[in-house]
Amino acid sequence: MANCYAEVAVLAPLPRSLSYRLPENDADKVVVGVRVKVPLGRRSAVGVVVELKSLDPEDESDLLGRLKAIDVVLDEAPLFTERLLDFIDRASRYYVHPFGLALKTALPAGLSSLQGAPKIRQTRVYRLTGTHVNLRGALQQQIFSFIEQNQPVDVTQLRDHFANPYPVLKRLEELAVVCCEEQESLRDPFVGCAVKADQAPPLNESQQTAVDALVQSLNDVSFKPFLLHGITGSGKTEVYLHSIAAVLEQGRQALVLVPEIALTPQLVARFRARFEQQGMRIGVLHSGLSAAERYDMWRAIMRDEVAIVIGARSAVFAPLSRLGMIVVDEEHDDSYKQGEGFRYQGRDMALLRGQMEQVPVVLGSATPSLTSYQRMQQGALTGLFLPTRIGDRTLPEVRLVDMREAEVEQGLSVPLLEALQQRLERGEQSLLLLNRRGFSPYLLCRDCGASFRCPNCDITLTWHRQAGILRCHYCDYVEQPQEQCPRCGGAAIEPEGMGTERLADELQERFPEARVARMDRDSTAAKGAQQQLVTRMEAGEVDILVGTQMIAKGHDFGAVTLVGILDADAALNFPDFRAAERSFSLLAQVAGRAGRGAVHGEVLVQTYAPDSPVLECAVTHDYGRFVTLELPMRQLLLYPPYGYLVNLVLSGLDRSAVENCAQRLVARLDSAQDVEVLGPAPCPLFRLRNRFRMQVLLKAQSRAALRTVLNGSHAWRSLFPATVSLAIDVDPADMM
DNA sequence: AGCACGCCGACT
DNA sequence: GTCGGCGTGCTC
Repeated sequence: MANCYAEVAVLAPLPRSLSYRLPENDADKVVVGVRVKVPLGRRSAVGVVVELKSLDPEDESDLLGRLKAIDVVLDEAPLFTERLLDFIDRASRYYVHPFGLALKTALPAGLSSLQGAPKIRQTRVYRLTGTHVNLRGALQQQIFSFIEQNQPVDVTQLRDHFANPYPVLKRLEELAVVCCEEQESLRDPFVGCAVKADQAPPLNESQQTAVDALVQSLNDVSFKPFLLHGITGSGKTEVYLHSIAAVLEQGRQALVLVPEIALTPQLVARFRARFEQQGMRIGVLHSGLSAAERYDMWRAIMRDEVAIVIGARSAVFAPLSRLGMIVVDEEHDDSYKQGEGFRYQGRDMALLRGQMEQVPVVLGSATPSLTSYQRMQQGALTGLFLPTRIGDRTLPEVRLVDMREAEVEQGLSVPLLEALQQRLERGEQSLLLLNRRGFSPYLLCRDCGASFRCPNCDITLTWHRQAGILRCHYCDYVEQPQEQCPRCGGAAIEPEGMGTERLADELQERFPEARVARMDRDSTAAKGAQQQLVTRMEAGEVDILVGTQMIAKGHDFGAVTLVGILDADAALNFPDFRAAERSFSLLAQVAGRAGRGAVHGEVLVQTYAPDSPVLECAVTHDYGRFVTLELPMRQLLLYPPYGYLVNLVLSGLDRSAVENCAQRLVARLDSAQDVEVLGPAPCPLFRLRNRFRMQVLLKAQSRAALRTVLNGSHAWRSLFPATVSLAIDVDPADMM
C-alpha cells in the first residue's frame, strides 16, 4: 500500500492518463472507477481512477516523490466497472478522441465538474413494526392501512395522499406501530405514476420465429448481432419484450437504446406494464433528466438495482454489470450519431459493447440503414423479418402530388386540401410533415432583395413570428427584426417561405373549425409539453397535427388516416451521400404513421420531382427495391458500407489561416497508403458560429488503412497554430 | 479545457 | 518605461 499510486484519466483533452500519489486520508477509498479531484498544473480537475499500480520495493527512482497526490476522493463507490472503462477506452481510441473526454461524455452531466455534484438525497420511509394497537382516529387508521399496503412508504407519497400526515405519523411512531428510517431516495421521474400491468399478447408466426432466434442466442454465450427488419406497425416492440423477458429470467439485464427522449415515455410505459409487476425496475437515462436524477439513476444501475435500462445514445455507456442483451430500436436513426466532441455512433458502440460483453445485439428498424442491411446480406448480421402489420392492418396508400402541375395555395396543393377537408368532415385525424420550424425561413425585402442573415453563420435567419424574433437555427443567434430594410431602408419586408408555425396559422385560417396543433422543437421546449401534445392527440382533441420530423418518430396515433408530406424533396437535395437514404426512411416512417387504427390510411406526398426513384420506392413501400437501387451507387463510389470515411474538419476565426492549414494537412496526407484524400474543400456551411471551416475527407476500403493514417494524427497538431482547431469525425453521418 | 508564460504594440 | 493583447505549451 505504501508504494501504491493511481493512474487517473483526467476529464480533459490529454493524450494519456496521469499518475498520482494516493491521498493521506482515504487512501483506501481510491479504487478503480471512482472519481477523484486532482491537482493539474495550477488548478484542479476531476478525473477517474483507471488503474492502481504499485512500485517495485527495490525501485530506487523517486517516482512517488515526484508525483502529486490525489486531493479528494469524490465517490464512496465506483461509478465505472473495469469492463466499462475498457469499453469506453476502446470507443475513444476508435473515434480518436481523448479517453478523459470520452469518460466525460459517458458520465451523467454534472458529475464532471468540480462544483455541484448532486447531493445524495435521503428520504424517510415508513414501515409497520408489526405491533398492533387499536387505532381510534379515522386518519390514523387510513394512514396505517396505506402504509400496510404500500410499505415501505416514502414521506412524499404520504404527503401526496394526505393533507398533513406528520402529526399522525408522529403519533404512530410513538405508539411503535410504525417505524421510520432514512433511505437513499431516487429522484425517479416515474415515481407515483402507476401503470397497470399487461399480459404478453400472443405472437404471430414471424414474431415468434424472431423471438425464438433471439432466445436461442442467449444460451450460447457469444456475441451475435441481429437485424430485426419489421415494417411499420409489425410489432417489433413485442419481440423486444418477449426476448428481454428471457434475458431477465436468466437473471441478467437488458439495455434498450432509442433515438430520442421523445420516444421514451411510450416505450417505458410498455416496459413497465410488462415487467414492473414482477419486481423488475426499469431505469431511464436521457438528456431530459435533471443532473440529480441522472446521478441517482446511474448509481442505482451501478448497484444492480435496475433490470432494464432504456435510454438515448449515451445510455450505451450505462454501468450494467450483468448485461444479457442490447436492443437498438430504430437503428437507422441519425440521432444515434453524436455530432460534436466525442463523435460516436451509439448503434455502432452497442455492437462493440455486445462484442466485448459477449451478448446478442438486436438492431431493429422498418427501414434499416443501408450499412446494416448490407452487413446482413454479407452474413455479419443475422436477419429477422416481420413482413406483416399486426392485426392484418394494411399499409396506407401513398400518392404523389406533382407540384409543378397541381394547383397550389400557400404551399398546400388542392388535392391535399381536399383530403384534409374530407378528414375533418369524417372526424379523422391528419398529420402534416414540414421539416422546417419557425414561421418562415427568411425575411426578404421586396424592394432590394436583401434578407436578414446570421452574422456568425452562412445562413439566413429564420423568422419566428410568435416570439417576434429572427433566430439562427445553427448558432441560436437572435435579433429583433427592424421595420425597415437594413440595406435600402424600404418598408417592404415580408416573410418568405413556409415553416411549421406559418403552416399551422395557414391551416387554422383555412379551416377555422379545425383544432390545429403544432409539434416541433419550439412548441415542445417546455418540460412535458410534448407529452401533453401526444396526450391531446391520442384523446382526439386535435384534428390536424403539423410538425417537423419529430412527428415521424415512433408515435402510434391510432386515429390518423391522412399523412401529408409538404417538402418531400428537401432532404433529397442535401449535399450528402446519404441524402437518398435519409429521404427514403423519413418518408417511409411518416407514411407508417397513417392507418394504424381500424380505418385505412392515405399518404399524400407533395413533390417537384415525382419521377425520383427514391420517392417511387417510398410510395410503393418497397424497401427491397430502394436497396437494390442505392447500394450499387454506394459501391461505385466506394461510399459506406463499401468504403470507410473520416472527415477532418479544420476551423478557426481567421479564414486564410484555416485555408492554409487545410492545404498543409492535405500535403502531409499525400503519402498515405490506400487512402483517398478528397479536398480540402469548404464545408457546405463554410461559416458556422463565427468560425471558418474547411474539410478534408479520407476514404478507404479498409479501416486498417485509415487507422494507420489516424495514428499519426497527433503529429498533425504541429502543422497548424493553436488558433486553428481540428475535429476528427470517424464514420461521419453528414458533412455539413 | 484552463491557465500561465512570453513576446510585441499603445499608453503614462 | 509598463499594461495587456493573444499565441504557445503544459498539465503526474
